[in-house]
This record gives sequence, structure tokens and C-alpha cells, in this order.
Amino acid sequence: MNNDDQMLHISQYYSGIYTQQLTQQGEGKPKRRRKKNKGDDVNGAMMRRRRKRKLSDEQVNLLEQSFGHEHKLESERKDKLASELGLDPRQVTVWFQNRRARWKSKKLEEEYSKLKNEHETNIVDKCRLENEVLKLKEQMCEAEKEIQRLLMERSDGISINSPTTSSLSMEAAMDPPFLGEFGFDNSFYGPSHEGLEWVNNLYNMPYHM
Amino acid sequence: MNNDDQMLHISQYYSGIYTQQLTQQGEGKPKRRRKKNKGDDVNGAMMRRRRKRKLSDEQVNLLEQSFGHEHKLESERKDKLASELGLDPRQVTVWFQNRRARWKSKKLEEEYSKLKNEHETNIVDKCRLENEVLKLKEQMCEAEKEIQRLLMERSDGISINSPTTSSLSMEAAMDPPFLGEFGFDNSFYGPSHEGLEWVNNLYNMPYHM
DNA sequence: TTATAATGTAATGTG
DNA sequence: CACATTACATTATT
Repeated sequence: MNNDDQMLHISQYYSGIYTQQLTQQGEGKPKRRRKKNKGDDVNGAMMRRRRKRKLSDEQVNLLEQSFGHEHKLESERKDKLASELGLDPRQVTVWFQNRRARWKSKKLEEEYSKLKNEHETNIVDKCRLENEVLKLKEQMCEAEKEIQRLLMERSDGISINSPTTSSLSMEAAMDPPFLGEFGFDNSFYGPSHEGLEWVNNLYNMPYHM
Repeated sequence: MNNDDQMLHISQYYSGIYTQQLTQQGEGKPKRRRKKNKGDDVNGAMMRRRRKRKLSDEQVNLLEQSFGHEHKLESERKDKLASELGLDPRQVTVWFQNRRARWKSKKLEEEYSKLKNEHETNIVDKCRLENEVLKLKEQMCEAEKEIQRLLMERSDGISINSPTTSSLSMEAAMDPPFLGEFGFDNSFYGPSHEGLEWVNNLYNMPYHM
């Protein structure tokens, strides 16, 4: 059984070249090379070994199928495969090892291009959001101006009004919502419920604009 | 030329074993294995071929150095290297081929982790921007309420006022900035200079709030 | 046609 | 077995 493997193995080294290729290599390629022995090659008897066998399509198909079912190879299945394919069990082992390695690097490439796509999508999203923020800030700026204007108009028109335009409490503590241009605050996950403070602050501020 | 390669090649396979290794392979590794032939290995088909691989550190260093200087290998340098290293030019060629392949996959991994970092940074940025937008929209909402309140107050108190509360230019052409909640506009790279229109629009709208 | 870059595959060797 | 390495083979390109 194993001897058969070896026979096949050896036959692949010494006999017909590319035996499995015959079925799909019909393009006009003479494939004449490899015959330029010079006189030097006397002991070149050696050259003859180490043709790199290349498994037949059938063999590869079966191996692939088996690999698709399970990347690992229990010795039982290995032996079964080996005998079915007429290969040395050692070769089956090696084939699986190499196949796993190949699979891994292919996987990496897939992951890479997937990540790349996500990344590019995110770039676009980020850009959109930045524009959104910019626009909103400008709108905020206009809104504040308008409020200031209205407040001023009111206090002008009605001479005296509330003693303190407001309760005048703390005045710092908040980010200046306007004039930021790009002064993004760093409170990432802020509760985002503070939508009133700035309006109130507005009253506490000697309009600086 | 190629025949010479082959000769040298062969000599490396069959002549002195590990000739280059002798100088620096003295670690205490008996290296006794390789004798565990199972019954399978009877004809030991595998053993006969391909002795002597593994280039010496010195050889690898020089190759590595050469590779560092230039990934491509002009035949001149190839021959020079080959003779300096006592290797078959063919081996040098192959070494460079393989080295390039290795380099490429290493590169891929680097690119991958770099991209991954960028990607994660972007995720965070995106989150920050989304919060920013959310907060700004809430602030806008408050500002609008405030403006409405002031306008109402004014029209109650002072009946008639200035004909144009502002310079009032064009009015339509813009999106409703409030009540959008999440109605992101799609004008990505908009000039982002439109910050007045909405304020004007406010006056043209029967306050709906 | 030759040379070789790029890619794929088999086998070897080490931990 | 994973991983790196060496070598061989095939295909595309010039």
C-alpha cells in the first residue's frame, strides 16, 4: 500500500512529465526546455530527481474537499486519504500544513480589504459629520447674535426692566458655544442633556460681540 | 552559465554537507533524529533528495544586506553575490524571489495593523462628532425657542417695530435647521457659509413650536 | 526567445 | 502542529 504510494511518487519524479497537466495544457507551448545538458553534466544524473511532482487535479480535489470539511487532519483520515489518493501519508500531512498556511494568509488579505472598506466609509462619515458640526456652529452663532439683538432691543425699548438681566450666577464653567470655529469640546460621552445652560448663560454674559 | 549553476547546485547537494554551517552551528543540539523511519519509510524515497539547505548566517546576512539595498537583483549583482557566497546564482535568484514574497506579506501585516489603528481612531472620532452634532442640535432647539419667546414678547409689548428686523436677504434655499433630530443633509462639501438664512427664515415662518 | 517578476505549491527544518 | 525557509514550477510580462 505504501509502496504503491512510493511507486506513484517516484513515477512522478521519473516518468512522464506533468502527467496530470495533459488534460488542460493544450496551448501551443512546446515545453522543450530542460534538455540543455552540457558535457559537464556527466554526473548530472542527479538532475533527474527532484522534479516537483505536482499532485493531480483529482488528488487536489479530494484534498480540497477534505480540507473544506475540516482543516485539521486526524491520523485516521490522513491514512484513509493517503490510500485513496495513492500518496504517502506524509505528503497528505504536508499538504494540509501548507494548505492551512495558505488559508491563513488569504484570510488576512480578506480581512484587510474588508477593513479598508470600512475605513473609507468612515472617512466619508467623518467628513460629513465635521461639515454638519461646522454648519451647526455657524447657525448657533447667528442665533446668538439674534438673541443678543432682541435682548438689546427689548432693554432699549423698555428702559428699565428686570434688575439683573438675569440671576447672574457663575459665568465660566461652560464652553463658549460660539466663536469656537473648531473648538470641539472633549467631553466625549457627555450626557448630552445640557441644552439649556448656554441659553441661560447668555443672560449672564455682557454680550461680547 | 545555467549549467554551471546546476553544477554548483549539485555540488551543494551531494558534496560537503553543511559546509557553511560548520563555522557557527555549535549549539548543543545532538540533532540525532531523522532516524525514526517507520515501516512506511522503507524505501526512504524522501530521504535521498534535498540534503543541504539552510544557508549560513553569513550568507543570509550578506543576502539580507543586499536585499536591503535593493529588492531587485540585476544579473551582475547576482553573479557577484553568488561567487562571494559560494552559492549557485540560481539559489541567489530564488532567494531573492522568496525574500520579496516574504517582504510583501510582512508589509501586508504592517499595513493591516496600521489601518486597524487608524480605523479605531476614526470610530472614536465619529462618536465624538455624533455627540457634538447631537448637542448642537439641542442647543439650536433651545435657541429657537428663546428667539420665538422673545419675538412673541416683543410683538405683544411693542406692537409695531422695525420693518425689517434684519438685513433680510434671500430666504429660501436652505434646509430647516431645527426639528431635524437627525436629518443630516447630504451636501457633503457644502461651502458651509450659509449661516444666516435660517435666522431669516425664522421670521418668515409662522412659529411652529 | 530569453529573462524575470509574481505567484503557487511541495518539501524541509526548527521549536 | 505552526512557522519559516528553500526550492521548484507556472504564468505573465518585457
